[in-house]
Amino acid sequence: MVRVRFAPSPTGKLHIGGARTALFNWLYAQATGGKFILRIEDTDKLRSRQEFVDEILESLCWLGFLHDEIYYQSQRTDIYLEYAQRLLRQGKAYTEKSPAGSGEAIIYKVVPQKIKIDDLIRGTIEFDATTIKDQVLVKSDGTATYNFACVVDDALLSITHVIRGDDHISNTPKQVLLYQALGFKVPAFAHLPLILRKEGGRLSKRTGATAISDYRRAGYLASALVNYLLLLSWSPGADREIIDIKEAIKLFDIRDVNKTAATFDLKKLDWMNNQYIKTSDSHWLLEQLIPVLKEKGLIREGDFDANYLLSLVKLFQPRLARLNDFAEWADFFLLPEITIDEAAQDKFLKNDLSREFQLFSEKIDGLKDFNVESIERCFRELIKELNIESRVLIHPIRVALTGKTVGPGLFEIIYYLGKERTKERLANFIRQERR
RNA sequence: GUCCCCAUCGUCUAGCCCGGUCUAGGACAAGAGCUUUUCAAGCUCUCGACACCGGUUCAAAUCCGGUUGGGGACACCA
Repeated sequence: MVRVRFAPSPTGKLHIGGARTALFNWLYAQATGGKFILRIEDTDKLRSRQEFVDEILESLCWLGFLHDEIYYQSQRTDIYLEYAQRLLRQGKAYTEKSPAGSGEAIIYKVVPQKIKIDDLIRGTIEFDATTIKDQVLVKSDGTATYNFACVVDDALLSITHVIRGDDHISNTPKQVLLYQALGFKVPAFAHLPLILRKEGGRLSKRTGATAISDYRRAGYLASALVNYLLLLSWSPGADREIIDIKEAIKLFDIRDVNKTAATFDLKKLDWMNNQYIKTSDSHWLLEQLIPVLKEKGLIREGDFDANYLLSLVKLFQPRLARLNDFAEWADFFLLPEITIDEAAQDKFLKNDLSREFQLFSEKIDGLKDFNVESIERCFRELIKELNIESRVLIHPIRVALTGKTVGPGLFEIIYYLGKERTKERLANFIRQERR
């Protein structure tokens, strides 16, 4: 039975790199019918915080990586101590007074030897133990170090495959030494390539808005983010990019993971997210959006037309890179007063179009069947009568109605805006004295 | 400094393991055009890579060695 683990330290939010590690562990467990274990590495009392534990748990849940078991290292201190004592008794470790003199650390004595690691992704990696310093197992404050707690836990929790970032490669020989000293079976290792920033260098907690919760808040869908992350070092082949997680589980093999570090490309994520938004159920998208719209003051609790909103979501769905952009792009449908983009006004409303707007307004008003087709028909009639090109009028009307130069088709905009609001907004640009 | 990892279009990748089917395929981005209803939507097209040097071989993106470049690790952090 395969048992893998994701072991984050709650010293920060779950970020892109961590999410990717969690993804491959979870995916491998699903693909092999194994267990996905979560271990909170909170041995650093100073930097570990409960709010980060909550945040990590919430993000993992949102991404869909549900764990089968969970452990907290802070609750397992006695276990680590017991094993450290054993190594001490066997003469494999020694104690040393801390520089501050406050306590005694337990240190493992490295025995010179060659260490071989068979990495599932990279093949054999060899190390010479003479380049490794003696390893602190228990700090003078009585808490276990990362490498020691990690080995004891992985062994005791029967972890069969340690799948983690590349940055842990140099920890691996140290850990193998400890497995051997403790008489534990050495698990299989798979070191994932790192995710790099566009500017070069690794993507980490310190390098910007990489927290999963930030992506969620910006309107990225979990499915799209997972799909994108998956593609960062694995490929389903056959030129496929959009892949359902269920299908990925069927095709996934840890051995097929790439060795090369990948650069995180937000533009491609945006494209991917749009692919998912396009094909998502509109009702579901609206459900996600309602809290956002409330927060932005675009709708009020218990005072909105869900069917109307649903139509708007459908209207914008094909062109949203981030779901939450809807709030900004569709605001003119929901606000009583619109803000006209200054550049748009200069470009399309600097000429006086009172007569044209007035005529169009009247035609709209006279429409018996008010629908997208009839609106277009009456617009086409008007430009024919005025003997002008449609673009001469179409862009100014869009700006007058929406305040923006881009958006869905004008006739759909008018239809969903309704007769009254269309007339009202056009009237704002009709100079009375000219009539 | 020491140790380790990596190397295909700007980016993500397919191909590499099992050399010939690769004048290297796809996607994102970019550029051009179409859509005369905009683009942040859609469609079409274009640009664009086997890091370098040797070796093995009839034949190398694919195998081997080196160079260069990039990355990571060297804590009583995790």
